[in-house]
Amino acid sequence: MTPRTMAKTGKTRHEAVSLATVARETGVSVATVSRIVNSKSGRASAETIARVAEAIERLGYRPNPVGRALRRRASRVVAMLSPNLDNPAMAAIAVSTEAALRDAGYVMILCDTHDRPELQDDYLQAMRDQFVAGYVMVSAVRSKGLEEALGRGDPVVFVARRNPFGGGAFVGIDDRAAGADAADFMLARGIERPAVLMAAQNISSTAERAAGFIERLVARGIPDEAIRRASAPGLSHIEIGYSAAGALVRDGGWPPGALCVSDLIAYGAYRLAVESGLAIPRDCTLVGVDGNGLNDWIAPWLTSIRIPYEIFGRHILEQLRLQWSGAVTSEVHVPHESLAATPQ
Amino acid sequence: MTPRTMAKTGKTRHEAVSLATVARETGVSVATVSRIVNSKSGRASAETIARVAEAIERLGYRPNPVGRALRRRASRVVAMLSPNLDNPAMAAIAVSTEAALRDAGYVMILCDTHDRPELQDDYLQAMRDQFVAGYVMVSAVRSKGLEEALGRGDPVVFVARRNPFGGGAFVGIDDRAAGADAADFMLARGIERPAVLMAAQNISSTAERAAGFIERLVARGIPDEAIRRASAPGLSHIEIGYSAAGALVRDGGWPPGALCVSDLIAYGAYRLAVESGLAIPRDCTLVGVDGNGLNDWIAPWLTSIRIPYEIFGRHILEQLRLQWSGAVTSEVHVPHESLAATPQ
DNA sequence: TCCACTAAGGCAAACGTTTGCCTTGGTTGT
DNA sequence: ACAACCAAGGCAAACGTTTGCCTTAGTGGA
Repeated sequence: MTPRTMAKTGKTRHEAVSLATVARETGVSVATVSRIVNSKSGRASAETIARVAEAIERLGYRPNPVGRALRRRASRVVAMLSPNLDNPAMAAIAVSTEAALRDAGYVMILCDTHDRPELQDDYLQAMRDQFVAGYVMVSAVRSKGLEEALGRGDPVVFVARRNPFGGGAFVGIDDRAAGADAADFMLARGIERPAVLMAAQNISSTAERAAGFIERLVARGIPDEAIRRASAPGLSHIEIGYSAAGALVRDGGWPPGALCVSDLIAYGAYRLAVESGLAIPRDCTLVGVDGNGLNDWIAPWLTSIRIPYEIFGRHILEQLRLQWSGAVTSEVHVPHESLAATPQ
Repeated sequence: MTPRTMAKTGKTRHEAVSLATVARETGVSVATVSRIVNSKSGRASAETIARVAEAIERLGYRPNPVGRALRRRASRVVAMLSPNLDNPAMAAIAVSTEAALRDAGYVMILCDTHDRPELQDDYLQAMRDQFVAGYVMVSAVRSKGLEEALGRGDPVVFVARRNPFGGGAFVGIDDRAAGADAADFMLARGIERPAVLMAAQNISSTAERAAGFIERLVARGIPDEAIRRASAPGLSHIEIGYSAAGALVRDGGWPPGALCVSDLIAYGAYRLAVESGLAIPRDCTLVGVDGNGLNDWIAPWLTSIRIPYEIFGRHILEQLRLQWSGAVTSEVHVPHESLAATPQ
């Protein structure tokens, strides 16, 4: 019982309605149906178009994305490569991107690279084989495959962390400015000797936050050597926060305030503070960056610079569209939320 | 410059090496190369196999998944449909599943259904058109498209919430037993009149936790009418927790302890407690379910029954494999972690 | 000698689209 | 009357695989 033999057996069968089915049903060629489906101008009479449209509706025809991808060498699938989705910030980006892509008729493949270059390359390779329409690289790392993709001119949008090879489309906040805002906030609170807690890897957007923070403090008269820095290597950000805070404290006690370059780092620092019997924010003002949605509920002690991840998706989609249409890409700096109006 | 004309122009070109390229290079037919790639037994001489293998290696040939999917009507893509990835528990499931699938050579498409049946159906439809190998339905809702997919016998694994149409493969904890454990924990602490906070929608796995909780309390001599319940509709779990706790308190003050059927609900309740000047757990013992990784860091006041989401992926993959091989599916009850050894 | 069988591998159709080129009428312009 | 042109649509190749069936040659047995 091939699809052919069962083609006319009733309107309830749901198997494989293709261009050929519609063509047979309406007595035109598949080419014509295809052109109508893709609304190529002036190739068919109004009468034919109506007949075909009716059949499409009646049969429930939908273009097959696989056949289409094979022929066009391009699909409606977009790949997102992200390190650890465990990080709520990454999850927020994924959510927002997924929604924006869906509204535009795309679907998203999600790849977790664990920040490992080989895995990133494996995925880039696999996604290319799938003829994906573009790549959304969240906090991408430097890798050979990425370099090749860029060399080929594949559509790539970098998110949160800039293109390690320079240039290209970017969506993220102005990290330096966010750091500066945190500095202003500290000073407004009368905290003149704040510290900064960060990760040890310096090729990160969080490093720019720290830099912007220090820069602004210095510009406002704090001596550079008075600004204590602590960092910790590898691991997850939350553990980085814990051990960086530990290093800081061993090396001079608790500061009156500290910029934590991400909320997770602030959480780590908080745990140490609690273990040490400190009260946050009474004894030490912690400022984080991200604005994790849970903060209001279970971390009210944290002042966080909120990044509006929920609108990242829109901008990412737009940057992809620009590249699809051959336009020039740009860096989008989504405005982060100001700390000025923060209560207490 | 077609691929044909550039076929021999050097070994550094990276364009489109297909079966045809390898066949041309080795002087055999594409059919033979295909059979070698798929290691069909006894169709080629050892010498030919070696020559083809060498060419595959040298040219860097990789089977194109799109061509393959079209012909086989099956791809190496698995669709995960999940409501709100904002929920850390869902994100944890996604992470673990993605990793397991990748190790098995699959890629995961992630679809956020927002718990809306139409969106779930849209995605089921779209994924079917992509010839996905299977569906991982996290907390699926009842929908027409789901019913059809099940009717067709498509491979489906339900996660966290059972198949709304009954039967099928399931991966999750024994929610009823988890609720019972929470009850035992409360009684062990001397809390004989605990309450329970839950969502209003009853078609959920969290409802079973509540049921198991109450069941066990009753079995151990607590009168049913002494167990206070509060629920709230819609929204996110965290807001449900806040308003359910509010309803509970208005209706008889704070209980000595409460089971929150998810960690997020506990977070919501916590906020209300803090706003009311209560100390948790001193004034009220909250027991959650999930074991969110952040708890140890910023919510040490919460006792949570940990669900080992990190191993869900393995079980999900196994259930998919069973269905691919035509075997019978089963319900996998991953053991949740016991509260017995919980300190303090 | 002839038949049966096997190993090795090629041919071509099929999966569902898209698109360059062709054909067939009909209309317009000169 | 004839060229030029246009509208409408069909043909067939191509994208990259997979696979049923065929061919060819060699081998063993009766």
